[in-house]
Amino acid sequence: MRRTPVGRQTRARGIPEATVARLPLYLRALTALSERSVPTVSSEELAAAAGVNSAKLRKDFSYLGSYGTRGVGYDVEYLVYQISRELGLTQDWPVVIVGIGNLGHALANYGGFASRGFRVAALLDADPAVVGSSAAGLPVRHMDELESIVESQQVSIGVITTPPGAAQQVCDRLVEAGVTSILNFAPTVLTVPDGVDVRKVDLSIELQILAFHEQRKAGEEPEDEREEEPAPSRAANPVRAAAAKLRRAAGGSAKPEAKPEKTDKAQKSAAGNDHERPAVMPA
Amino acid sequence: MRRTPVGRQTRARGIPEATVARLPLYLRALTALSERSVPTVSSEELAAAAGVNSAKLRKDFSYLGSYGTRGVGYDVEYLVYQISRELGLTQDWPVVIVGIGNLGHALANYGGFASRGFRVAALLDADPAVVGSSAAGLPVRHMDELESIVESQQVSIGVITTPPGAAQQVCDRLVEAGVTSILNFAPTVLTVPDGVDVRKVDLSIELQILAFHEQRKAGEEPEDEREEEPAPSRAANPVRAAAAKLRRAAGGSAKPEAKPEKTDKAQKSAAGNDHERPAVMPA
DNA sequence: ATGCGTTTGTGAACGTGTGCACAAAGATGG
DNA sequence: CCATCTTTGTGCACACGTTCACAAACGCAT
Repeated sequence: MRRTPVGRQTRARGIPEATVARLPLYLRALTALSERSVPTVSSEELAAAAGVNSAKLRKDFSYLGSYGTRGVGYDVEYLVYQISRELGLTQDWPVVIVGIGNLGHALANYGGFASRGFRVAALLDADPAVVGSSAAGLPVRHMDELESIVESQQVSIGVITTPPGAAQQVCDRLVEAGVTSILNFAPTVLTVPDGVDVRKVDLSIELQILAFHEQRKAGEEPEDEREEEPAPSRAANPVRAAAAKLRRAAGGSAKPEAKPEKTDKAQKSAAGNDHERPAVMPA
Repeated sequence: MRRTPVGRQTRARGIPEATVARLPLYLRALTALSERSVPTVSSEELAAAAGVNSAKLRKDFSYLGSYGTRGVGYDVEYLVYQISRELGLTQDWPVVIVGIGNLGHALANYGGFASRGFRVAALLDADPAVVGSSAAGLPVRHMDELESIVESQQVSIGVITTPPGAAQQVCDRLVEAGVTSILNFAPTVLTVPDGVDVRKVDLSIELQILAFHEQRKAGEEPEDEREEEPAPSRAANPVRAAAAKLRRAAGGSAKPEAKPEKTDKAQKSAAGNDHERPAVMPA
């Protein structure tokens, strides 16, 4: 586990996670500027290009000891180099992709892959029907070669694009073989030992989050947002009652209503739902 | 725009964003339990299945006025329904996918798509070579049909899987047609008017974040981290000097034509005016 | 040198998210 | 009906992230 040394700061090497997640964004914007031979850029301009706010950008850069020039801005080439180095992109990162279905195929062909130090070391699949075919000019090899490939090519990053059922198994094998960073596209929660990083990309989750906001928009649209608008959840009273019954029924005992208190509770909860503060009523 | 009504709470229906992002996770775990006919589940068990901590899960549920039963846990079916409703998954969400390259193809075939209320209304592409072919049993139609499809099918969610150069343009057209939620797979910062949500999925960024941590692992491996190691920000004095030199060199000898003043002005107007990207390749 | 305009770097305030720990609420058994 | 056991719901404290706002630093002109 990670104990915070003294509460002073976990820093030392500590660039905040949120900042790390934005560095690639800055890098992309800077690379574009570099290709246009723009020599320097201000925090304001770069922030606009990266879609963030300039104060945040300056603070981010301050973490990596970045040095701009006051009154001028940042040297584009210098920053490109610094960020690349900080992100570890100055070295080569061989990557294995496991599961060459539609998505694996797409990733293998993805241009941005190779462009920044990432090199596809191998494409792997367990299906004999796929093994032997090729994608993006690379042969698809059998899972059994995983261990030898990881070892011989010093692969430390693995990408999982298998069906969800196989993901944990593949993950275990990757970890066992020595992979310590995993990018998971399968809609599964992966369990890994300490020291192994997992990041997940989940299309379904992203869509559901969009749907949530979309629904909210649709609900608020009719009138200006006062605060007492009829939220869709309001219509849930009957549903809740039904659910309470369901719960009781599922509980095993088929007795209709042993205690009036239950009904009371259901009503209270339903009524209190709108601002959900009713829970604790100190006697 | 957004004034906090009374300062009492921005809430009303305010579920924290972090919570919203976890709801799909809970939903997935609950669905799995439901399929196994598990009637109830404790916060501890469900949290483990979803890969979060139980206190967090309970707090999350408390926001949606969820009701478990103390001493028992949560009714699985009830929660599945409640979360689905909260996320807006009880209704149908037609989706258009624009850009049927490798990735668009993969998404069209993605099973998790249709499973939860999301329905592919149309596949669109601008390339005549692709239009007319089919993916996942659906015909690929031409971009020109976008507007009519969005309107006739009431599409409010669009997925962009085009090359980066076309993304903003496609985005603008989607928004213009009436789409208010966009899932962007192109490595570009999209600019949209207020009221339109954009979420991005960026493989390249994810990999770079992994590389960062991987590099750190490799760097820290030799010995445990004391805290007095030479932090880059502190040790940066020499670096700063070097950078200043570099900067000067770049301004002077390496790029003879570069006049600080002039370039500064040019770049200011350029960056200030346009948001159009001159077809830079993905980084 | 000195002063002026510009832009960085950061202290401080604020907002959001997380995790602990415990009282309250319900189930269950005697 | 009471005691006990389990598990939820949440107050509180803390960590993390964001934004503001401003002094310090720098280039440049005079």
